[in-house]
Amino acid sequence: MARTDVVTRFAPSPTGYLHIGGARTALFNWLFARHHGGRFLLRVEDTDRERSSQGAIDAIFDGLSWLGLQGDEEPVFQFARMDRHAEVAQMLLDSGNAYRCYTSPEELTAMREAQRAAGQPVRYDGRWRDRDPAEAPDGVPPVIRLRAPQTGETVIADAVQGDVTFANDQLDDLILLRADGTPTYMLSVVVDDHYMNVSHVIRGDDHLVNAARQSLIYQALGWDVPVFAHIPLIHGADGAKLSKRHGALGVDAYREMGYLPEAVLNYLARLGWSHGDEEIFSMAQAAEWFGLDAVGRGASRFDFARLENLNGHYLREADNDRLTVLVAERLDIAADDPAFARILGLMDGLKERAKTVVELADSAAFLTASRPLTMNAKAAKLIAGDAAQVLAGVRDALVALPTWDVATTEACVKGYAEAHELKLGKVAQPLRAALTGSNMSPGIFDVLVALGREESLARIGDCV
RNA sequence: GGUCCCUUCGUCUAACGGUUAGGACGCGAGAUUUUCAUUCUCGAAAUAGGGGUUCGAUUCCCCUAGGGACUACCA
Repeated sequence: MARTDVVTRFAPSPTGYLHIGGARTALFNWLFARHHGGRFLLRVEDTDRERSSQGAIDAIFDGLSWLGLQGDEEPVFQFARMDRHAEVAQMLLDSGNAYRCYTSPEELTAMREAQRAAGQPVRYDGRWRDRDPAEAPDGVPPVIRLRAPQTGETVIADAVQGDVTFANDQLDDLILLRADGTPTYMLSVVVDDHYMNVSHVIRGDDHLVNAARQSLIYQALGWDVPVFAHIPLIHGADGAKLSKRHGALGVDAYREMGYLPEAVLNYLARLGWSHGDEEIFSMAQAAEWFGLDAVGRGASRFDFARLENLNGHYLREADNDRLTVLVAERLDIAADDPAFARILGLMDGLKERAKTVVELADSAAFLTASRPLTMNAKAAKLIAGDAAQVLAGVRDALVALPTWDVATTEACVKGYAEAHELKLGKVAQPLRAALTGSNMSPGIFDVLVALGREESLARIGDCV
């Protein structure tokens, strides 16, 4: 039974934040596991002690949990399994599938330069492959290399890329254990994936060649090779490698820019994968549909316009209480602040007009402003001239209202406009300016109600 | 340089030998409207180029061009 269980994993190295490409890799692994009722595991590849940091680990876990992509088990830390990796290297040594290499880094550099100069492929030449260890120079700690086959070919049956064939003479004897005894990435991934029973390795395209190398290690060990699936990388809007300038930001940056996790998830799922004409769907729905065969093979470009559109959709669908909390955080308003209730009250009208939480907060800011309002240029124009008389008249009509709701204020303002033979816009626009300090806002009667009678009348009064 | 991968509207993609090459974002026009949005309708917009295979190629093969990955005692 254990043989057929689907186990996927996301294995980031904690040398930075969780960038958008990593998030998508995690998502695809998660989706695949969910689709098959399997498990999705997390493994922190922290064997590079120099570059790994706790801050990065925290950032990655934060990003994952914001997206709701938690692992199904406690995360595994690769560094803690070093002994196991070393054991396996010893096994390989014992079985003759690995050997000690005493070439110094300087010699290696010289070798590569010579190869490059001669126009030859650059790779380890196997100089210690068959040499007697008795010839080992004194005081040089050896690395352990895999004795890889030098002829034949290695084919990776990739679930996304199809069969990819590598000639074995293109793959040199990779290092398993460094001179200081620590395992390299190649060794630890294989060992950990094996012991974690990972059935499907879904990762970035940049690992395709590694798959061939790792496959050689599996073979030397006599272990089953997992199914590989190398998904194309995400490029920037200009088609070049994703850089910070165009989207290779941490997922926390997307939260900061006001995107909702469900929008980011939907966007990412649809980038490089599709299910017919489906564009907007939940992750539960995506999990039902997801399959590696529908993952595209070409790199895709990151498109902020599309993300923004999706975000607008999810914003409109989002719960008002939730959005109000998000806006209040950005506006630095406490839950017992009167402005909090105003924002919540106007949220229906507000969220319909925003693409991001940042815009939402901006558009809600007038609800928290203190009088007298500062007008933007267009609003100032709207209340100039004879608009003051109109505002004074509307205020007088409004003051007389027995109740204060959308229906009564609307009837009142429209009645005033008709009585004075004014187009509604002639009344509503100055009113909007007086109330919000802007020429754009949600429906003016909704604004009146959200602000409340007292504040509304006071704001109008400031302009007459 | 070597090895490997990729190539349908501007972008994300559908069409797994036979379609007027479909959808979505964005863009343009219009409708609705108290502003801005939302919503609705309509429109422009693509098979990188060249050879084959085939009755028939977006689809299969080859070449070219362009893009990308890898080429560490990093992961």
